Amino acid sequence: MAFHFEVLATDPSGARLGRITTPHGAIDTPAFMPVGTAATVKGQTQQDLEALDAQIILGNTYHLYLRPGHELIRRMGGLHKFMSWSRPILTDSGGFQVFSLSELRKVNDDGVTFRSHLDGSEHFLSPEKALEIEIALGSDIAMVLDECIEAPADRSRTKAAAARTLDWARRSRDYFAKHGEATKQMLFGIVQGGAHEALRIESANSLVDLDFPGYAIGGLAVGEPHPVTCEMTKAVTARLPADKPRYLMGVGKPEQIADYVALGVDMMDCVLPTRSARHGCLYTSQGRVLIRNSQYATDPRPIDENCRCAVCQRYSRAYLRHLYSTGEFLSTILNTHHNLYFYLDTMRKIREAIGFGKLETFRSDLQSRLQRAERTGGRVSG
RNA sequence: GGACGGGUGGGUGAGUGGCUAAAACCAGCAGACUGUAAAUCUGCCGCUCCUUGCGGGCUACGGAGGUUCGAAUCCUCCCCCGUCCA
Repeated sequence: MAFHFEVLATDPSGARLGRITTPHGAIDTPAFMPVGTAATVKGQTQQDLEALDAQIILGNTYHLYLRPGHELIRRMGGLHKFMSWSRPILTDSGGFQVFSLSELRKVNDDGVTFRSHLDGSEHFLSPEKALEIEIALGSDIAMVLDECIEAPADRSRTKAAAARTLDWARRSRDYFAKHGEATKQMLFGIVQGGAHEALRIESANSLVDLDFPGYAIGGLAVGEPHPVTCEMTKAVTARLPADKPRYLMGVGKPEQIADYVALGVDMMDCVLPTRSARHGCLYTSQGRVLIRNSQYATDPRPIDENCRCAVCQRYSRAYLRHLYSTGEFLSTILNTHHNLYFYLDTMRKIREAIGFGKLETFRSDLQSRLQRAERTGGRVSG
């Protein structure tokens, strides 16, 4: 069987140590998945990602459909071959663009009409169309199209979006059953329901009835407070089947990751390590380093003295600040490498902690260190 | 020696009588970023005081005077810079 998910260990906190097997290799969970929207994790080569030991990366249906086009990628042998990445890929459906391109789209029960952010041309994405694209791309994990809404949103709006998302999930499942290949791709359903617990529970229960091989929790970390994100996640994971992977979409900050893991989340992705890197924000075991700050101009130390990444083995804060200040390409490359290492390494440590049944200890250590750093000025000082 | 043109806040450079502590951009300083419309966005950026307010005081458009209720803007002289003519 091409796809397989097994839970190898559980932690008293509720965290799970697991492994997803795919035709392109295994993914150890809990996993952090670097975001590679346009068939590239910005600033990193595929060799870099392999060196970082990224086991899976994301691609985006909407972006790849617009450019270079999914048919072109199909002709080029699929997304893996096209981008020369032989490990697993998860494609997001365009559901998040329903949220982020709010001024450029219209949603109705059929699907979403977008005006391209590139040239203004109009495009229609339905659950079926999104899957047609994802099948052409050949990702290992495909996401259903969902309606991701803003926070806060009132109950009726949230209920409507969750209902539509559920309807789209059913259509997606049916389309995939007819046109997809379960030996090549896993299709994940997405729970919505905003910050309304009852709607979350209803959404989760109904989605489970559709029997997907994996479940995602969407529409969180879109502006609501972190404790709310956790409450909603907890309400949902409690109702998802234990033998299926759970993917919390779009999270999170370093200090939040272990919280989600403790709530039974197996997969997450986030643009923070890559985007923040480009913006000069570096994550460390001692808090954030805003590398453009003048205090680092003559700082000979690595970003993080406890970090074993290639950047920290070789370059000083002073040099990295210089690269950032002068707008050099290398700044993006090195900063991204470090941040991804930090996220992926944090996940490795989390997996290790779960294996020992010590996630709570790890989590409180990490959080107290990071929170102390934020209190003392939000960044590493010495 | 003469004829033009020009000297504005760290830089470039708008501004020809009040709406100008002075556009814009750059540099500088700080912050934000959560399924990527993001190598982006936001704030500060003369000094100073406080009850931090679309607050008060001071200083400021080469220099010194002058005209005016009011001057970066008009006048006089001087000093610099550029171009051209002797």
